[in-house]
Amino acid sequence: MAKITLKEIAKRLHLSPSTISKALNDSYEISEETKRKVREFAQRHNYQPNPLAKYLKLGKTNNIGVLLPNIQTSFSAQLLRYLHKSAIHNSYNFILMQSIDNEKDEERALLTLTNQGVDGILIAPVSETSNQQLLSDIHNNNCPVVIFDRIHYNLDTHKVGIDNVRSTYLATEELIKINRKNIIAFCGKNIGVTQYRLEGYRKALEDYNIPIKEENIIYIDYRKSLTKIDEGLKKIIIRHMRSNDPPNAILGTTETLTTRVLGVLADLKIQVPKEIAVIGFSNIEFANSLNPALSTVHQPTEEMASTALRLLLDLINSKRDRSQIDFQTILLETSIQLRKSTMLT
Amino acid sequence: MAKITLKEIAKRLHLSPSTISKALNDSYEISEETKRKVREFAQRHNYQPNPLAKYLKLGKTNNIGVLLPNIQTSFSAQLLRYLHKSAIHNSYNFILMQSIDNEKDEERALLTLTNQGVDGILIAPVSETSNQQLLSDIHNNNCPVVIFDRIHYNLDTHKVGIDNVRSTYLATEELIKINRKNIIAFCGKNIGVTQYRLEGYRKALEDYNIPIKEENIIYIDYRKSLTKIDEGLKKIIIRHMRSNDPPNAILGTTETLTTRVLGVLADLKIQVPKEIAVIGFSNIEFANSLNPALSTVHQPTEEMASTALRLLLDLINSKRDRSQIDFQTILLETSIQLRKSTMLT
DNA sequence: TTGTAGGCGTTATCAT
DNA sequence: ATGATAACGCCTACAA
Repeated sequence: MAKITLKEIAKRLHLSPSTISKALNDSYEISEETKRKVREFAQRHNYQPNPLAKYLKLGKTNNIGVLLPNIQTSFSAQLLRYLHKSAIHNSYNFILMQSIDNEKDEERALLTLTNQGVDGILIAPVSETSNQQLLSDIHNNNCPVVIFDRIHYNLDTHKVGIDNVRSTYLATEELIKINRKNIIAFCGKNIGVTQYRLEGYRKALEDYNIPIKEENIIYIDYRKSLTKIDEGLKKIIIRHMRSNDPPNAILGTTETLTTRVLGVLADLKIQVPKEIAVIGFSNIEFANSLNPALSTVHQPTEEMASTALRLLLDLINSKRDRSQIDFQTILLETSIQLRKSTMLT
Repeated sequence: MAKITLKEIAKRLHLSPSTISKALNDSYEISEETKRKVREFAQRHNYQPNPLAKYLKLGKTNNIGVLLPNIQTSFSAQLLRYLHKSAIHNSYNFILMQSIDNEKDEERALLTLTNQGVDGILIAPVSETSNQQLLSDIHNNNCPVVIFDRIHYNLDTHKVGIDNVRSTYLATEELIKINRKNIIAFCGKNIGVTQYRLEGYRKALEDYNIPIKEENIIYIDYRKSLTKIDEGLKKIIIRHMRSNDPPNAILGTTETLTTRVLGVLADLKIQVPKEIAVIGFSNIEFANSLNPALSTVHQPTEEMASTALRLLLDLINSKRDRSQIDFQTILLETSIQLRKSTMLT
C-alpha cells in the first residue's frame, strides 16, 4: 500500500538495503536486535515489497492463468470457485480469461496471459484443434499448460476431465430403463467433447438393441447468441413432436441445453416426464427448483479443480526436462442424480 | 513465450540494447533499415518483452483486482463476464478474488491483491463495515478503489449499484397489485444491501396501508452452508403455512433465496402462484425453466460492469489529488420481469 | 543514427 | 553481523 521502499527504510534506519532485505526475510545472518527494529519500522510504515521487483528477480510471478470458454454455467462457476480456493491455498493468484467459445478470443487470451507473465496455464480449449501450435509453443517454452474439462485435445501434457463416453452411456441407460427409447440428443456444436458424449449415447442404444435414428441427434450452435437458443429448441421440438414417431425422452449433453430445454417444454405445455423424460449434464445447485426437478449428470468440480491445479503446480515446480515427464490423463467419475424429470410413477 | 530477451537480440544483431528497445518501440531516432531488421528478428524468434521488467520500470501492472463475495450466482457470472469484456477492451487484465461473504477472506484477498500489484480494485464488500480501515488505506495510497453492487459502504469513492429501496418497492407493489398482501420477505443476513431492500418492502406496504407483520421478515444466513439452505427454508415455510394467517406471497431479496425457495415450494407441493406468488431478485437466464417461470427483479449487469470499470480507470489515470475529486454514486435502473410465478389468470 | 549509463525495487553473492 | 556490488529485463536521458 504505502509507497515506502526497502531502500528508503535502509536510509532512514542507517542500514544498507541488503541488511533490510535479509532482516525482513528472517535471515540467520541478521541479529535479532536488528530484525526487531527493522520489522517494527516496516510495520509502522506499512511497508509492502514491490511484487514486480521481487518477481523480476525471482523469475516467476506466482500467477496462473485460467482460460475458460464461458463462465455462465454452474459447472464453470463451481470450477472457478474451487480453482480459486486451491490456488489461494497454494499461494498462487489466478488471472481469469474467457474465450467465449471462439478461437480468436482464445488466441488473444493466451497471448495476453503469456504476455502478462503467468507461471502456468489451465485451459479448457474452445475446440479439439483450436490454437494448437500456439498452445504447444507456450507449453514447450517456459509456461506449462494443463488441460481440463475439454480434454480431447492434441497436446502432450496432463489432462483432467471426465469419462464422457461412459457418462452419457449411463444417462442414456437410465432413460432406457424407464422404457424411454426414442431419445433426442441435444449437442453443442464443435465443442471438443461432443463426439465422445454422443458415442456413449450411441453405444447404449446399440447395447440395448435400439435402432439409432440419426434425426434424433441434433446440433445446436448457441455460442454466439444465447438469446436465440430458446427459439431454436422450440422449433426443433415442435417438429419432432409432430412427426409420426414422436420422441419420449431428451438427453442434454451440455448444461445450457439441458436447462434451457425445460423452459421450452414448459412453454409448449409438454409434460415432463409424462410425455418426455429429460436427463442431461448439469451442475446446477438448485435442480430442485426447475420445472420439474431435473435428473442430472453431475461432474465433480472440486476434484477436477484441485487435481488440475496440483498437476499444473507440479509442472511449474518441476526441474525436469519437460520431455522426460510422462503425462497423465485423469478421468474422474461423474454421478447421476435422479430426480423428477425421469421418474414415472 | 520464448526465452529471448532484448539484450540477447542486441548481442546477436551486434547492436546495443537501447537501439533494440527504441527500434521495437518505433522511435524516430532509429533508421527504418534497422527497425526492419530488428522487428524481423524479434518476430522470427518470438520475442516477448518481459512484462514484469516493463511494468517495474513503468510503475504499473495493467492488472485490476476484482473482489466479489461469491461467484455462484447468475448475477455475479454476468457481472464477471462483462467486467472481463470491458477490462480486456481497455487492455487491462483482471485478477479475480472471492471473499466468500467473509471478512477474514476479504482481508486476505485485499492484501493479496495489493501485494500482487494491481493498479486498482473493484469490490463488492462483504458487509457495510467490513475492512473499512484497510480499504481506506488502500484507496488513499496508490491503489484506487471503486465499489459496486453493495454500495452502502462508508468509503469516499465512486460507487455503482442499483436503487435497492425502489427495486423492492416495485416488486412488492406487483404483489399487492394482484392482491397478495401477506408477503414473506426472505433476506440474506448481514449483507450490506439487505436493510435497503427491506425498506422498499416496508414502504410499499405502508403506502398501501397494509400492516407490516414483523414475523414475515425472515433472515437466512446461507453464507456458510448452501446445502442447508433448503432445509432452513422448508421449516420456515411449513411453520408459516400452518399459522392462522398463512402468507400468500414471497419476496426474495437475493438471487439465491429467490431461486431456492421455488424448489422447496415444489417439494412441499405448494402451488405457485395459486397458493403463493413469488417474485424476487434474480438475473438467472433461464427463468423460464424454473418451476414455475419466475418473476424477477433484474439488474443491469452489463451497464454496472462497464460503468464501474470506467470510473476505476478514470481514477487510475487521473493525476489529480484524490481529495480533489468529487466522487459519484451511480444508481442504475432495475427492471421487473413478470412471469408465471406472479400471474393469476 | 547509434551507444552508454543509470535506475526501477528486489535479492543473492561475496566481501568486510 | 553488516555492507557493497551486481543482476533480473527493460526504458530513457544523455553522450557520441
